[in-house]
Amino acid sequence: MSKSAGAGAQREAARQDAAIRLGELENHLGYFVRRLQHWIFRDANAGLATIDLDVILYSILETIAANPGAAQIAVAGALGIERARMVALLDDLQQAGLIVRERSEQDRRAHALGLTPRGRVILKKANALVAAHEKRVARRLGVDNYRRALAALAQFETDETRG
Amino acid sequence: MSKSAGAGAQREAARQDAAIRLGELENHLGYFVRRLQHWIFRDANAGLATIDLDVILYSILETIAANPGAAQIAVAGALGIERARMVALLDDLQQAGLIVRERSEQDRRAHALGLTPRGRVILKKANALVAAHEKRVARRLGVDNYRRALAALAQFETDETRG
DNA sequence: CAGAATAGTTGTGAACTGCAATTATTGCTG
DNA sequence: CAGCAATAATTGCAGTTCACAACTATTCTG
Repeated sequence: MSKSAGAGAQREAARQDAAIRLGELENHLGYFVRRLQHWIFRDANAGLATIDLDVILYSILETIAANPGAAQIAVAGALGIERARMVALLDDLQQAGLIVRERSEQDRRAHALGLTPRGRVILKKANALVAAHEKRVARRLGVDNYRRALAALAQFETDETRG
Repeated sequence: MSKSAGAGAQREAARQDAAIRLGELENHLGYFVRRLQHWIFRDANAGLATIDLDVILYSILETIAANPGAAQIAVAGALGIERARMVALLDDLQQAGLIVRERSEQDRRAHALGLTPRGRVILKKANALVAAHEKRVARRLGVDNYRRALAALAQFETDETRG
């Protein structure tokens, strides 16, 4: 769609044919967030597919690396993943030999999560792929917009993150 | 909505203990976009539920209103909805008496979409609810961050957008 | 100690995704 | 101008995700 509403209607040249107006959606952050997220996930997943990961599995690995010994529910909370769904995701990572689940000493209900050596290697590769993806996002969005967006959105606190 | 008010104190205490680090995710726009989108959809849907809509149906209504006579595929493209999925969504809206599907005069393969009078009434209510939601987003994110985020993300062009 | 709360797990129904196939219609091209 | 490719809408399907509810084992609290 092109932006043909009153405020900022430039960059029109691209879309000649079925130019669709957005109406009120122009003023709704959720609309743009959804569009951007859609693109980001496709692009990031395409990159990570080369090492048999996706953004969800990657973000789990990275969170475990940053919080060795964390329980499943803590990782799930940080990433907005349902704890029930986390089980199968961790099964995958464990079966791939990237993480270990050990019973926690302090709380024998909980699992202490950790990376295997192989997990660390894969995570390093993943971070390189994701960094390349991030550059594509920045180029696509414009470097200034990218920085502004990251700064603004990082301020957001979900219900889970606010203490 | 999200957290039941009942079990407050212990939960928040436990949550503070489990301060989880994000590692590299701190630098990844996709992480924050996903978190924000999750919250936005929950909040917006909760508002729209009072008139039996959700954000998807609302955005379809708004797009039709801004583009009377548009074909299904045009609306689907603007909103990032698969055209196959659009069928059932429009079925719902039609059954609720909010839209009409007429065969297009110019192209008899296509449907010309339009709002019914009832559709216009509901859309007006929806826009009020969504505006209230938008204010909640702005307050949650901080008004300055909200404006910056909206300005930055509105620049993004999807693959469909660019010719 | 009894009862409530919590971590992990399993299961379920509904919804969404991406894809393939079908029909009716249109547009292109040789 | 006839045939063939492309397109709009629709149907159907397999795999995934989602939000819940229920269950076990363990821990915390009064």
